[in-house]
Amino acid sequence: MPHCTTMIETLRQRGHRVTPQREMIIEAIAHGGDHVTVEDIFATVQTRSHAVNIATIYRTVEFLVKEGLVSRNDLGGDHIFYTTKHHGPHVHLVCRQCKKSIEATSTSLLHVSKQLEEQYGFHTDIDHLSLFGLCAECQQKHP
Amino acid sequence: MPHCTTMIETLRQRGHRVTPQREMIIEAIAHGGDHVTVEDIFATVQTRSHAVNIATIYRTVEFLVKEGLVSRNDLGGDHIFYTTKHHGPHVHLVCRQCKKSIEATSTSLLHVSKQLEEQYGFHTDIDHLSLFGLCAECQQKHP
DNA sequence: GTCGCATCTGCAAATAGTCGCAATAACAAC
DNA sequence: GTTGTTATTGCGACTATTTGCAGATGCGAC
Repeated sequence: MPHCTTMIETLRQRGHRVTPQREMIIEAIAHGGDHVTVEDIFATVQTRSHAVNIATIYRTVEFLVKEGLVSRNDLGGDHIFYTTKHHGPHVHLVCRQCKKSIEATSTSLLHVSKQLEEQYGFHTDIDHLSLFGLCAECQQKHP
Repeated sequence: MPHCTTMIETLRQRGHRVTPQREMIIEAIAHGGDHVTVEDIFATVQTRSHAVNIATIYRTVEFLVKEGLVSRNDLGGDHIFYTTKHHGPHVHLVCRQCKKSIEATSTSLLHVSKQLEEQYGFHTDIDHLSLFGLCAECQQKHP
């Protein structure tokens, strides 16, 4: 996992400890594709060791988000999904009715990002963000 | 509450039932300002009736979000906030490190919204959305 | 007004997520 | 390799949220 190695190296450089738990969790997220839940991560880690506590998963995931290595995606409520940031910038369009989500790209987002940076000094993580609304299908059903 | 009345009327028009619970919950959200949690709503409703169950609050809030009358804002995890949609379009810039959030406006967002509408037929709720990233302060601390 | 019925609510049990604290172990210094 | 320090983890208790189901009630039709 060259990608995992990078993340682990980043942690070490920032003075954080690299534990087997963290390694396994990072690999689980990196492998898990685009929509990994805490439950998924737990299941994956369990195949390697049963000695990892679920609380550790929650804490580590939260920690990785804070470090900016993993992005957290609330797609409406049922579950929260996590991904590493190596898929290129894209948007999740989440329908608030049917809860389905479409992956989209938008060049305009770069403008928004730039504008917010200039105006507020806020650096937006645009790799992976969610916008809520109504999908085409649900608009037709309930106009 | 003219605003509450509108929301209630909307529900009725759509064929949903208007119960005292729903009225009280809608008013609690409308009154509660910009950052109302389920707990807040529960507390407010309790001042009027102790006979309302917490499960009903959760279910009703979820229902109102689905109907598009209330927006749901996950500002990073600790709590989820709810608001009615009468504050005009604005953005929450949520720092993934310190979890503080800044309210911002961005004219570019209208472009994004329009672009997504044309390209995907997706109608974005831009009244109240959250973007994650790093605030100016945290960028300086950990460069 | 009252009837019928699908929706909505309350209750209680189940599940998911969080937190405090003591024990463990990563890593730097030697 | 050993030691010391302190971040990290596991555990168990706790709180928050969800769910199934039976009973209640809003609202349209009469």
